[in-house]
Amino acid sequence: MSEVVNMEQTILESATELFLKKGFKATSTTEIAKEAGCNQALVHYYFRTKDRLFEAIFQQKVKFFVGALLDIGKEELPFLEKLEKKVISHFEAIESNPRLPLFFLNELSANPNRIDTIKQAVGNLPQQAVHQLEKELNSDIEKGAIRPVSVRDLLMSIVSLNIMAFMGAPMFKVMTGISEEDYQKFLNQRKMENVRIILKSLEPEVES
Amino acid sequence: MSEVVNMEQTILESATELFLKKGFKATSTTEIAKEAGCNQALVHYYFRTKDRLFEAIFQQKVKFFVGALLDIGKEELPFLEKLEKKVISHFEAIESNPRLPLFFLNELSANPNRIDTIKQAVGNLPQQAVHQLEKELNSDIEKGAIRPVSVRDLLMSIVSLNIMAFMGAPMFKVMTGISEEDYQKFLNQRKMENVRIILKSLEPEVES
DNA sequence: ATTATCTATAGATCTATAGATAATGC
DNA sequence: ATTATCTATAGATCTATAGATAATGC
Repeated sequence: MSEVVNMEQTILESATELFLKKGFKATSTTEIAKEAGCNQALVHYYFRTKDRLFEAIFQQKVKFFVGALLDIGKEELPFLEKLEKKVISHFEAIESNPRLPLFFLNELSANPNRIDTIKQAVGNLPQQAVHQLEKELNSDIEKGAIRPVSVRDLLMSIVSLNIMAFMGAPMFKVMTGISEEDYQKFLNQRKMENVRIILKSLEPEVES
Repeated sequence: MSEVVNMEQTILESATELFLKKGFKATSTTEIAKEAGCNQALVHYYFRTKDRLFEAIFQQKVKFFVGALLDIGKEELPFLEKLEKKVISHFEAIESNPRLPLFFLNELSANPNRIDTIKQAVGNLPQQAVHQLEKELNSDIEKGAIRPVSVRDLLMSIVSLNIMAFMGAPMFKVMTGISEEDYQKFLNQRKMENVRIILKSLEPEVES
């Protein structure tokens, strides 16, 4: 009856959960072992050092996350429709991994040389994707369909709105006194609100 | 010649710097003492425990930050102009303390019961300010001057755009490959871009 | 035989405190 | 006398490894 478990895998999962919740420094290998249901030495048997274990997880999560963001629908759609889809899929990627953004920002801030890990993990995939987006954006700007805006500003806006909807929850709850239940309702409509904000921000300026 | 320094104050400042940079867990009292130029025991002489020291700093920073955000210009201005000023002053408050948002989010995530510390520090000041904003917002909505939007969405948008401009820097640099120098230029114009996005997001829907 | 798991422990922190000494205020 | 500062140290982690034992694969 009892599941035959792969302990190496179990340790990896426990570590992932704990690192995401408490960060690298605040998580001990003893704790990871306890969570996984094995001895602390076994964590080192499989992963040698706490740092290697962390790096493995960090890199995997970076790949996953960047992949999700750059997964551009290949469909041939008008730019604004494609953009709407992108905002939505970005939002949903974070929704299913709400701890990831804080995890990245935090570990990067605590240990800036992990940037190299990231760069190595993602290569120049992001730059390419940004470039592609830029082309389409500029094309629509020339047509006068949308106001002049840099691809950087546009990306920053999308990422900001989507990420903070999840990452900012604790702060936001304190500031507005909103309940957990109401916050869930808020999130349910926030995705389309973000789409609306982004699209409206691109409308050409009204003549004054 | 040599400055007569208040060691208690120096310790507090060193601790603030280190806690902001590395977080609670990753900062040791030994490190704080070294940075302050005194013995490790002295840190405990003045603040008893590491946790009390942290709490003192955390609470002070919360008060400062919330104060800066709620410092509503008392001037009697049209709503949209007031809003523009608010976005700008919020942006600048973060600009002069770019590490604070990540610090808050992070410590709240690592130790959720610090929410009580915050609640105690700020009282119901935020709720009041939100309520005031809501009244003015709804008034303009009724006039048809701006599209229907909840005060929660509006606040979330402002906070998201402003905070992420600073907090998201490392992530953003990796994704776009932008240099530190170019990122500074980007930030210089981002403040007004955020104002633009917020104001445009409030424009009434165009007839379709 | 090889691989997985455990026990035990060395060595490095780290926090907090006790108790000694130095500096300061009356 | 009181307050500020230091030295020394106890006790609690925590990481990593050595070496023993148990489980598995041929």
